[in-house]
Amino acid sequence: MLVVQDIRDRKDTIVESLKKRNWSEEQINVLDKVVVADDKRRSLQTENDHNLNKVNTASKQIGGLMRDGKHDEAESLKSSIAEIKSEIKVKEEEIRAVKLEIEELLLGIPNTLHADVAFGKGEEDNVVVKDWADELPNLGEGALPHWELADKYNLIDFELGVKITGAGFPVFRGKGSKLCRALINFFLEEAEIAGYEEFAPPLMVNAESAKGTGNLPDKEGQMYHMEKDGFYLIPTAEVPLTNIFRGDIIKNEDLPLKVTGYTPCFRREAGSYGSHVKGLNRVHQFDKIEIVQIQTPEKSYETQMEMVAHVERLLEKLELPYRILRLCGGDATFAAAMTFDFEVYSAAQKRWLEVSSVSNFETYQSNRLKLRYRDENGKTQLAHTLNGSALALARIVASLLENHQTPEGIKIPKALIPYTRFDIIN
RNA sequence: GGAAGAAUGGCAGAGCUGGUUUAAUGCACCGGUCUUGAAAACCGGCGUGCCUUCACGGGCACCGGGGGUUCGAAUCCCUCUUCUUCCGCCA
Repeated sequence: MLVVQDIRDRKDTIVESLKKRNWSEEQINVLDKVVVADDKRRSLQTENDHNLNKVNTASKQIGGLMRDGKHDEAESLKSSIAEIKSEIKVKEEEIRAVKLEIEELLLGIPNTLHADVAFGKGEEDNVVVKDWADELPNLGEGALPHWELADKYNLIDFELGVKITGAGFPVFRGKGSKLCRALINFFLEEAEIAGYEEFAPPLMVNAESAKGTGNLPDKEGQMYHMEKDGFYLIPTAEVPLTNIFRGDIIKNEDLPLKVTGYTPCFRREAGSYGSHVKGLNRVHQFDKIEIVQIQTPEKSYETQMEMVAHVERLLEKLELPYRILRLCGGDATFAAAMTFDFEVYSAAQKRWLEVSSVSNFETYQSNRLKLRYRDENGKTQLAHTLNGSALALARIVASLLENHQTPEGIKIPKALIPYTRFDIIN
């Protein structure tokens, strides 16, 4: 959520950003509406504080008069502030209403994009910041997509998932299941080496947490909701991991905070159908290791590049052909100021699969989370939050199977063998 | 699931028969005096948010969350949440 003061201070920048997100002039007018509503809020606040001060002063006087036994004077003072009291009641209701109005307007405004983010309509305009330097692998005619490989080697049973739960809930078995377990351990240990503290958070969160990271109300339809208890199944570990710090004021010297965690992720994926969701390309439940950092505004972009480098290292160790994109305005996530997407080339499907997304949210999440730090002058400031997948299992499994298939079987990359304790699936 | 008790500023801990408490006191922390330096001692500072002011400053709100009673609530009432203890049930 944007900070109202920012809209006052750097409106031009925000307008520019909204244009990058292809907002119309009319939509951009919401900024003025916010400022108008906030002006109203301020004047109401001033008037109300003034009234409260009168009542407070009178109450103290009444206390004194009562002690002195001057009951008549006390009574007349009481009746003299009755009118102010009812005025306070009205004003407080108005303040409540205008605050709600401001929040609703703000919730509809996406984060302000970093100046380096390009204009663009959609996916096709994303900027490739690092392309795969070598020739893309060509596996020839016999190459199989991962769902056929999964079937051939008895790694994943999609039908069984349908029986137990429904479509989009694959069941891993045998070496398929072991491969998942190995990847989880590999990713967690790599994160630990990179200085992240590991957490095993709850898989359900309350509404307050979902709101903190911006999943509510923006993406309500994407989450599974337990109505009876008011909980949401997490769509990513980002939600519980970032909410660890909700409401905190962190000491400057403790930054950056680096946390990681493995969790299953649950997504309703309402409205996605067709061939591009086949196999593991898009599922309702998948495993993911997330990395999260809390950082100062001065260093957050440096940190984002560090996280990008971490993900790169993982993909290199898994020996997968990848490229890095900087999302353009038209494709950028609502809450992010800048996002890098990682895509792995699937030689069998002959397409790029998104496997990671590393975002800097600047203060967009921390404003809702009330996550602050104390700067070198002792002043509290909103911290910057960042997160990235490192990495998401289902699609990594898909690309591992497809890219490392040979006539003899699927070769396990060297870095992973200590975790799988087998070097080939055949 | 039932019963009782509790929730106060970074921590500990008063206040809880409603009005000089503007939340005492201690510890921690920061600055200063003293000291070659440090410790000790002493002095001062020490929460968050909002409104207002060019500024100095002033005002308002916050004692787990929400609501109520009252001229006035940390203090009384209702409600929710969490914790502790006990009982029941159960991996």
